[in-house]
Amino acid sequence: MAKLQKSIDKRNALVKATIELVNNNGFHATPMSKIAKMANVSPATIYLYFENKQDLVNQTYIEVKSKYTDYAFATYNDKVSVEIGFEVIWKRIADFKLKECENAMFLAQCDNTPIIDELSRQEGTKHLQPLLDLWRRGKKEGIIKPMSDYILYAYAINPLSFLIISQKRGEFTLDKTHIEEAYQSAWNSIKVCSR
Amino acid sequence: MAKLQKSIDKRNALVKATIELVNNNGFHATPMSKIAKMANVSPATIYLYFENKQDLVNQTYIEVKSKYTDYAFATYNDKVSVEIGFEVIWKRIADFKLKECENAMFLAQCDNTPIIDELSRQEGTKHLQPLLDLWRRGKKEGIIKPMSDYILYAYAINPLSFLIISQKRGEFTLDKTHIEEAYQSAWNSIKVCSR
Amino acid sequence: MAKLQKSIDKRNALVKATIELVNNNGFHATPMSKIAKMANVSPATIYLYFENKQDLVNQTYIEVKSKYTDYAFATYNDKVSVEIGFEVIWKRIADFKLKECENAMFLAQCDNTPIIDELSRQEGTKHLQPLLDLWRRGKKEGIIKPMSDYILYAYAINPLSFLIISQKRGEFTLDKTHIEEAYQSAWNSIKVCSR
Amino acid sequence: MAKLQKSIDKRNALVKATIELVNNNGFHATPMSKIAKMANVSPATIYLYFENKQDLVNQTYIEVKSKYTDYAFATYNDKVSVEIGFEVIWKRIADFKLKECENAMFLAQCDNTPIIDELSRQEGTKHLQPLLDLWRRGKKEGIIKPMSDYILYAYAINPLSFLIISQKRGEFTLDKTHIEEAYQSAWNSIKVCSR
DNA sequence: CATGAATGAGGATTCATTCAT
DNA sequence: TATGAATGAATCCTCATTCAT
Repeated sequence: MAKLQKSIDKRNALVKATIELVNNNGFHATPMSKIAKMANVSPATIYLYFENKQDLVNQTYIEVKSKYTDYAFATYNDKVSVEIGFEVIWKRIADFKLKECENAMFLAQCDNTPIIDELSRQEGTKHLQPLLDLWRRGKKEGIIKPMSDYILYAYAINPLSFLIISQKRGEFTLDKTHIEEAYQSAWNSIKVCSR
Repeated sequence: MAKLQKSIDKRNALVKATIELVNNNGFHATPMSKIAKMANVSPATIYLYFENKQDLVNQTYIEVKSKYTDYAFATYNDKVSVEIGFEVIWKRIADFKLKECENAMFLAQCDNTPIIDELSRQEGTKHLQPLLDLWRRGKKEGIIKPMSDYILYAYAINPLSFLIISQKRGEFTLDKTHIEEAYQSAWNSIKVCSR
Repeated sequence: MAKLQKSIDKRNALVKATIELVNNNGFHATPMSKIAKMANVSPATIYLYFENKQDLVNQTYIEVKSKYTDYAFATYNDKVSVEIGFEVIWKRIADFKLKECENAMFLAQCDNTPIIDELSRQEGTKHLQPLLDLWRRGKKEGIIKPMSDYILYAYAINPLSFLIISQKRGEFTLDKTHIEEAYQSAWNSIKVCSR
Repeated sequence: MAKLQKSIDKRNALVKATIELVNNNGFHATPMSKIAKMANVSPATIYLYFENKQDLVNQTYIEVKSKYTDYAFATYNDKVSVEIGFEVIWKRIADFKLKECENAMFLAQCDNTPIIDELSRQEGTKHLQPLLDLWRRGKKEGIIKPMSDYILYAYAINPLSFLIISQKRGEFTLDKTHIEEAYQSAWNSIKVCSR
């Protein structure tokens, strides 16, 4: 309760402010001073928690990516069938992107932009392993097309980012039905077409 | 043949420099002075062709988007069947993204980022109409799933952006086989599953 | 006359302001903004002429050191006897330090402080060669004590810096008589004592 | 034996750290935080021992200057002849500058720079009295030239600072022989030339 | 007495933009 | 038209100093 340590609350507030401001204004147009103001700290305080602006964004990215993968796999266990497993993970991811819209937007922006250090990006990608394992199993069992993981991700997972961004822009609203449609599209794009 | 007062070459050089620099460094980290240097003009000269930095990026976006849609529909005619029509357009888009990698990357970055004015974004989207028309027809004919155009785009077209970016990062290389696989995934994700 | 080039006047004003402010306030306590103000330019303008603060000080040092050595050797020719040669040079140096008091002070501060890059310091020292040559001749002829040039400089030349600083502090005033006394001390400290 | 409330050890550590850091990096480039770190205390602790940064440097200066003069006159008694007296003091000073190189460097930097308050500088100079007294006696006896004490100091004592700095820079190494040569130069520069 | 956290004020530097030529 | 020089307004970041514990 006492304030003897660097407060994790302040760190969290900074990360949150970074996400919100970068989402709304872009990395350019997000000065440290604004981040500080939104987090209710002095600009100088940021540097107690982060080395510099780059570090702040890198760490924010890693943290959000980690939250994302944690959420994605929280209810998954690898004993279930490939199809069920995929559906479980996919729906969790969709859920995350809907409920944690700000986080999802932030990841989308970072992943399509050279604002994150190569190293941090790799760090963020590590935790996707369970999905890749599932796909490996699916390929072996002849259920999932024997394609590169990049193509699988591009079609099965990434489209959600596009939809989230479109929704944030107000062009479109994602509802339950859309999610179900999207899931079918995702699954159809990667499953082996039975004959 | 007559020499225009403002040299189109200089304008083009500026647009090209903008694309290259924004691709490699991000919008932040792309100062006007660097753009000028890369285009071999004085910083002041930029302002003869563009109102300000925002205008430069907006116009660059519109121009590239226009080049993209022109290329996409160049060989398409709406008399062909929906499936053929989709394949023609899809393959042209894939072709563009592969051959005009820099342009494609630039669009991907702009589309996932708040660096383009809302107005310019809409302007850029207009020319996608033939594809939307094709999808309308496809839905009417029961060939394409009756889903929002946003979902169709998310699954049929957008995944290519992810793949191009991954390729640019050197994580992955797109070859002919991948393109064919991707096409199948795209089509499977939007076509009505016959039984 | 036209203002097409980077104006040498502005550069000179910046160098002059740097000298004056560093003399009066020290390198710490001399912000770029003050230098700019004193030179009647915008802070940003400094960076058209110098890479950064360090470069500004380095170049200022080299320039002043160069003025110093140029002045020192302007009336010297190496055909005269060692004693006469030394007197000519010494008196010119004394003259410089008296007349160009600000410059002399600046050198003294730089030479006793780690504010100048090693490289620039070496660059500044190069032009002292004629004096070192004279001493070499003097040693060969048995007129000057066979000591390290550092010791010779410490006793023959460097004391003037101390006197200039004391004068600037108002503790002491250097007049013609003092200069003559100082010269005698300088010469006595390095000449071979006849018996 | 009684434990003082404020630990003299901490104070000493702070003074020592100040000297070392100012010597190596200059007064600019010596933040309080670095001083604290090198002294193994918290930045806040500095303010228990010193009013502010200026006070820390002032006190450090006075302390070092005092150590210097104490050492200089420790073996001197004013009953000996002027020449012997001078030699005794000079050699002690040389000894100090060689053995307490860091301290000597610090003084040199302070004495050529506006980083010390006028008042503290005067305070530091006070204790030089025995040397000035010796010189007064020497002048009266016709052994030392009837020159200003500033000139005497400039030629007899100050050159050692130049040599120490040169040595610290690695340009030159002071050994026993050099010291003896320097002493002769010092003495020759201030003694009345007998004929 | 001692401290780690916190900060306001300020410093170096950059940059979009303008101006004189 | 074209430009190099110039700049005010930010921006990132540092630092001497204070405060709550």
